[in-house]
Amino acid sequence: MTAAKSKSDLIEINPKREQILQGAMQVFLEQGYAATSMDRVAEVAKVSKNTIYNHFQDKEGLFTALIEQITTNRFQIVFGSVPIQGEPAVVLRQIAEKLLTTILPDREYISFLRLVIGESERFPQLARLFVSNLPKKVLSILSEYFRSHPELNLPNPEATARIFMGSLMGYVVTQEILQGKEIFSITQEDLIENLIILIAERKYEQDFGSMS
Amino acid sequence: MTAAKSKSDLIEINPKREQILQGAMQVFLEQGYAATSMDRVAEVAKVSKNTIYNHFQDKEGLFTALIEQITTNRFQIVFGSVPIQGEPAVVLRQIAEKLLTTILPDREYISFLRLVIGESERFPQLARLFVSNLPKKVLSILSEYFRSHPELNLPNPEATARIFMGSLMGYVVTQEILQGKEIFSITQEDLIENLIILIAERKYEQDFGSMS
DNA sequence: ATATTTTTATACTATACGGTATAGTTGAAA
DNA sequence: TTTCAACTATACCGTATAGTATAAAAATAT
Repeated sequence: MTAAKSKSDLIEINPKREQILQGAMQVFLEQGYAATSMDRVAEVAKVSKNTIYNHFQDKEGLFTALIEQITTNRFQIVFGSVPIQGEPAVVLRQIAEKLLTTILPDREYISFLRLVIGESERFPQLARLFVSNLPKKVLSILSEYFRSHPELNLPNPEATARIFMGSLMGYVVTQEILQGKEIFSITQEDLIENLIILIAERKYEQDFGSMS
Repeated sequence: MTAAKSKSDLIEINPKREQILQGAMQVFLEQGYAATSMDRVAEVAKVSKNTIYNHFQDKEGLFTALIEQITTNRFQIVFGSVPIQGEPAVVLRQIAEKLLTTILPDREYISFLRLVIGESERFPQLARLFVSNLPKKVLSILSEYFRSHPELNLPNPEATARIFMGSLMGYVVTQEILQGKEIFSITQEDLIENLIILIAERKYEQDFGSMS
């Protein structure tokens, strides 16, 4: 860990480390933090336990590194490319569909969300990292878009973005995490359709007197 | 009911059992399921460990009974009385405010939500019980109300109710559970205000052609 | 080939866990 | 006063845990 090796010093990916993280992902996402044993991680990662402690300080360090990796990596996948111009109805649909069709069928990501929420008391910094990497960025994109489209007559672009974002998140939580699929019947398409109607297809009477 | 005792036969509350549940609540809500030890519960409940196993079959049984109790009890508190008639803007505001001002400041309930979500893989029936007791009921009330107010011109009352409910739930999750209070600045009032604007203060052009 | 680092297998320590057993204590009903 | 059910305190069992130690083996570099 001294003189620079031939490969890039910082971005060098350590394959053993990745192997461990891959195993850790399977176990942590399935069992949660407390119920996961390091022996089990070693077994799934096909690595000796000592090797784990060679790459990570302790269980907390492994867990933290894992969640940080998923948080930042998966965000790229979800939001690598979303075109952000055009008709409001089209743009909003694209954003919502991109989010839902990426997240909803991905059992691994659903488990990740459950884990981040479930461990948000013990690991608040991981919760904040996630919030800054997904909801906050979506919110920024939406707010900016709403602000640049005054013809939508949205008195508060940020709050409207929050409603858009929040209803998508609420949908994911109740439908996939809280096992609400059999309880609620509404489809992804209906949700998006009506979000667009509410936000982008409002036809305001142009004059209104007071507004808080 | 058979031979009636002096007290109501069914609702008879066992004080020792309640004492155990009270202690279990403190520990489970703070530590999660796996990280909670029965010794700790006994200590906090000021009860011997044998007494716990005298009233509950095992750790799972205690946890299940606890979550079931909170789910059904707290729901009464949140929705004991919500008047459901009047101006849409007024009714929607009342429902949203009732929900948010009841849940947001209640650290115990926030922890309960975190726990139900976090353990929804291991205890899916508890997740479904919660969904049926809170989001589903709110959704039913809202859908019914929207359906009975055609002047709101909502093409899909159920989806609109879902948006309303979902954005409130998303707000609770990001703001309180995921520690987003310092990251997001939007207030509860702005959220409610704009929800009402989007839903209840739409002025539609009366004719529109197709609708999915 | 030799030296060095990394990984493995295995065993180990100290602690903690869920759950049970036992023997004694309380308290109220009969 | 006797009886009986509930409760307590304590110890115990078997198992599992996070993390360390050690020595051999495998991979890597010089």
